[in-house]
Amino acid sequence: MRHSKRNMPTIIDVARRSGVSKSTVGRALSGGKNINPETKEKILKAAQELGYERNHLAQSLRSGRTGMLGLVIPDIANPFWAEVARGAQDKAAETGASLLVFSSDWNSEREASHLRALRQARVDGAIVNPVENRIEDLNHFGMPVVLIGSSAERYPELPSVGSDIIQGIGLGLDHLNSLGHHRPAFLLGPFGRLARVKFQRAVHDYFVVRGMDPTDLLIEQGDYTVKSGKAAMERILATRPERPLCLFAANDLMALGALLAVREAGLTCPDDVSILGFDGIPAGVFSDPGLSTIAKPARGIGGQSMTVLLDQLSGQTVESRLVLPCKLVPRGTLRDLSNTEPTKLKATG
Amino acid sequence: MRHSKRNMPTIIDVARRSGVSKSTVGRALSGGKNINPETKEKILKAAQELGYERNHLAQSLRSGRTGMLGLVIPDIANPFWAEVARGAQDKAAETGASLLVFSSDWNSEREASHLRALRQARVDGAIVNPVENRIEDLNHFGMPVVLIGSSAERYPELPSVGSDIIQGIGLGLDHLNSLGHHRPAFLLGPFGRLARVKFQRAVHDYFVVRGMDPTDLLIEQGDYTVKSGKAAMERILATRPERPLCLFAANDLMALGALLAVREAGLTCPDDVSILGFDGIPAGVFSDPGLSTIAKPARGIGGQSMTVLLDQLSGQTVESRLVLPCKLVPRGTLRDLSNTEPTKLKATG
DNA sequence: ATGAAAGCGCTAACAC
DNA sequence: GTGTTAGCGCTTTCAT
Repeated sequence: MRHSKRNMPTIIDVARRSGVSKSTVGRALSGGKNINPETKEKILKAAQELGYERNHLAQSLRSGRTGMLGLVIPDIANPFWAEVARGAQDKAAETGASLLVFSSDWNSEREASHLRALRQARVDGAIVNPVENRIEDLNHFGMPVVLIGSSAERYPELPSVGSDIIQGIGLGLDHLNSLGHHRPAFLLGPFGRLARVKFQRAVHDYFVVRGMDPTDLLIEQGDYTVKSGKAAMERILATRPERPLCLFAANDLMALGALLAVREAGLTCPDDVSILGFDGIPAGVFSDPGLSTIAKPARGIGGQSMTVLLDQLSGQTVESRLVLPCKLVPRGTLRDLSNTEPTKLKATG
Repeated sequence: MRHSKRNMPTIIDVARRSGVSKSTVGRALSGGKNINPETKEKILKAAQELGYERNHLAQSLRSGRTGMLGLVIPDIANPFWAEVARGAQDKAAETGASLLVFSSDWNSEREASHLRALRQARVDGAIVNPVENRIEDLNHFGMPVVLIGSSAERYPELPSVGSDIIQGIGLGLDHLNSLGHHRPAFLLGPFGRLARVKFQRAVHDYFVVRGMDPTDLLIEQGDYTVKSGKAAMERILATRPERPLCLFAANDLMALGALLAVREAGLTCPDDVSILGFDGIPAGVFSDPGLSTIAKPARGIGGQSMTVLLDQLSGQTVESRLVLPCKLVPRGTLRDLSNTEPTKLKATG
């Protein structure tokens, strides 16, 4: 039975075919009570035969809930965000909800336009990673919302889910210390961005708390791309003659870029320079050596934020901020200096 | 002005505030003709002040078009498919349409459930990469659809967009030949899958057309994962003593896995074994050496399929099948044997 | 247990 | 140019 989309059967057709009224069909289809099992079966059969498919629009218009949720992230083609999206999507699917995904490209205009689209679609709620450098105050998104990512701090009254980058940085620094890298160089994101400020402050605090000198650390800047990471490492290599060297990058893409630069300079990782990344993207396995990194729980962030959103929608009071722990993923880019004289190279890896 | 989602202003509110009727407001908002510029401005102002936001549900219910489109792909967290999604999303955004993205995980039940959701949401159309091993005949999706990927062949009457893998394979084989790799080993996907059959046939035809012997080629099998690629290479290494060796993998993930195996076996790529991938995923840059591969136009597939879908929706007759060319991306995993004695190793890379 | 009627917010005819 | 009148397909009272 082929029907053009414009003439899909409605409950009225089902009602006619099963000889009952509209409302009875409605009852049968919503699986409610107050219905004779026989009538119900008859109706279901008729619906089946007609190829009836519930019109979600009408249902939503009447009931006020669409069963649609929104997700606004910077870039769906970015492996980290793709994982987040997947986590959110899976959780949404569990409850039968559909997810509208938008990429903002870190652009506040695009973000605003996507939020408007979500509002017009009357989604029940949304998860958004807010663009950092926006002008207007978007404290009211016009719908229930859960924030993800570091800029969630800007909206303290809204529920949010993120990774514990302070803990992650601690994990990284502890690990580096244990391997004998006490004063790594840092490769951070663009100046002024909240994520960078947080990273830098966490490092500073780590040093202070441990009675180490937090000043004069080597800090380079990138923009989270492979290219910028490579460029930064080239700069470091050109100005810092001491070997071995160690770099702690604020994301994996830059770390991988740095690794590329090391290779091109004719040096070896981890013998000459050690590199630690941050994110845990899958591509970290493929480099040679594999990238040691601090992994953020990407899929977990997506899943948990969806859980929080759904809880919020079902009227539960939700914890305002959820912070998920990062995990150390040691692979091959870190050299162990701990039982080696500074001047000698270790014999074995 | 904060309003709970349930009490958002409607055109009636706007009408009241601007002292006109419902329909006039409708006209003003739809930017149509037949409206006094002054009235229009007055209405727009009122809408603005009220924080009015058009209810897409009602609009869609009435007009029969939702402005929503669907995309069903195997896995949004897979870099290749994420690129496809991005391409489709960008193109959709250009026309103001929203995209519902679903991951089927190559599972026909999940696919069916997603298609049902799309039908119920009354999306105007969908782009789908159909799961291969399904039982039922889904020749009618219940909505305008554009197919992507190799299994599109099963539905010859439906429009489709894909990459020209035959041309891509030719590109790869030409390149390998030019480098002196005349009989590479092949690492293909699971037996029985259409993609594999096509690949194998393309290779066979390539050999036959050039008067080369297409029989007794070494063919290994994987399931498109890194792990399976690694295992396959381990098998090859264990059974085939001759070096140098060359492998042409049906996707990049398996190629990268094979590279891992080569490294673990204490061999060197490309000196001992050459590897050519297929897909063009970003992670190919990070391996050492960088993965030489045949790149599929992922984003282009997404964008073009969306274009075809939109054309179809606007009533244009569309070309039934669009095949986009692949591109050779030479990086470092292929050794040049062309001017080298088979028994000697080249001195320089 | 079932039916009738009244909308949800909008657009599309048709009047004026 | 503007207002009136019907619905789109469903859920929700409220009767019966």
